[in-house]
Amino acid sequence: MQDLPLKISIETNLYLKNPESSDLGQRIITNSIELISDIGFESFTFKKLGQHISSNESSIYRYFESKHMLLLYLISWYWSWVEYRLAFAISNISNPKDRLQIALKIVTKKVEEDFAFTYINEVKLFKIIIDEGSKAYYTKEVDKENAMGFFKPYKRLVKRISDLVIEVNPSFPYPSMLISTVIEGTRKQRYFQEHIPALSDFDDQDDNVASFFESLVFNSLKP
Amino acid sequence: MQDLPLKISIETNLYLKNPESSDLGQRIITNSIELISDIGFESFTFKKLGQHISSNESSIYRYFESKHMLLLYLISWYWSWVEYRLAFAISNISNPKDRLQIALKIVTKKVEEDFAFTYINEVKLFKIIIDEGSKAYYTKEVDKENAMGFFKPYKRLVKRISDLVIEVNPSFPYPSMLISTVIEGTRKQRYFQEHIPALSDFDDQDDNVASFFESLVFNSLKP
DNA sequence: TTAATTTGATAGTAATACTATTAAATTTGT
DNA sequence: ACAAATTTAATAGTATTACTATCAAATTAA
Repeated sequence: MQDLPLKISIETNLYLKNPESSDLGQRIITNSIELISDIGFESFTFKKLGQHISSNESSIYRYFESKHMLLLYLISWYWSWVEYRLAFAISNISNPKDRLQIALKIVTKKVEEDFAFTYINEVKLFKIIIDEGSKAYYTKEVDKENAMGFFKPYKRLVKRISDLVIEVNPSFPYPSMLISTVIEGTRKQRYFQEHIPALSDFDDQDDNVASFFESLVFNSLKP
Repeated sequence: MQDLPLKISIETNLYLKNPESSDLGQRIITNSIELISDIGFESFTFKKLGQHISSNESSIYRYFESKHMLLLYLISWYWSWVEYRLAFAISNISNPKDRLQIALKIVTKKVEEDFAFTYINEVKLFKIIIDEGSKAYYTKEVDKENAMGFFKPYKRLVKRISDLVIEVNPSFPYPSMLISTVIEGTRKQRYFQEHIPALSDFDDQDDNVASFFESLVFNSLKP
């Protein structure tokens, strides 16, 4: 995919200084994705990132208050990007089932292609979403951070797809529960298939996660 | 529920010295559950626990190598306890659908009653499972720890219920994926309903999580 | 009742997650 | 082109964490 003249806009409270606004800021984003996907979020520190980009710890702190805020930034970017791809993919499709089916593919299929979107490697970011994504909200500050709008892109995505569920079956009582279960479940099954395979049903011939969740949804929505 | 003459046996590699074997060990378990469910796993330290039980940090380190190992111990205990309740609940029930339905209730319903099982408060432990459970395996050491058998009780539980799925529908291709999605999904929906309600469908009249997942399963298993 | 084991108290270490300060480098405005 | 403003780099420092080590005191077991 070629470079698009599109900007993903991120909640300004997530950063102290917009990383898009400078070369150093962009290097922080590019290389934090690289480093976190490589060594994991716990082992990741601003000091290591500084060494990685030949810059200084204290300079990174001028962009992000903490590594937790940086993670929230990356995750917000990811879900906003998915939301954008979703809107694009279902525009001009009118049949509700088709619309939902396309939406589900977008949230359940692996990201394997680098979309060359500015300075962000989506394949590595996808790995972060799978390995570290839940660390964004399993914290003592979750209520405060939710109130501050830090999870908005994710909630917006769930809402959008829930609306598609309702288009297919207007009387279905749990659209958000269904969709957040699908998105979270997909991430978790991918993690289990790689690390605790007994908890899933791995098939080396074929990626069965997406098809499992697709049938889960459509079986639930049958009248 | 009254005290039962039953012991939950835990993988010996999880501890340095069996906490069941001494008064101090039992106080460590009882009060770590108390303290973790109260202040959260990140804020929890062995130093604070020591103060809480008027004992010493270094003494606690003689029982558990790290707070991570202690968490694994508590989680192993929890799933072993659920497994035990499951075996009890479905014995003497022969109809496969009934068996599966009972099993699902056991893993999806809230634990609201303290079973007075020795020195463990199951209600507080349940809160830890919901709030902190996934921290057990979202680590860099997951593969090694899985190989060492640290997640066995959970895997055994998923296997048992997957077998019930197969009893109901022998041709269903994803029994483990279905059941781990249900168990993980239940935990997550309970967390979302409390902290990020937009991601779920909260109903203050009624606990809809269990019924959502029950219908999810049975709709998936229809021939 | 002595020996072995367990526990408690204290001290110490390396790493983490920052904050503060100041100088150097770069960018911007005119 | 040059001074002023801003950004970045370098260094130092702090409180906390997650431990380890040592040794004395208390408890338990032979």
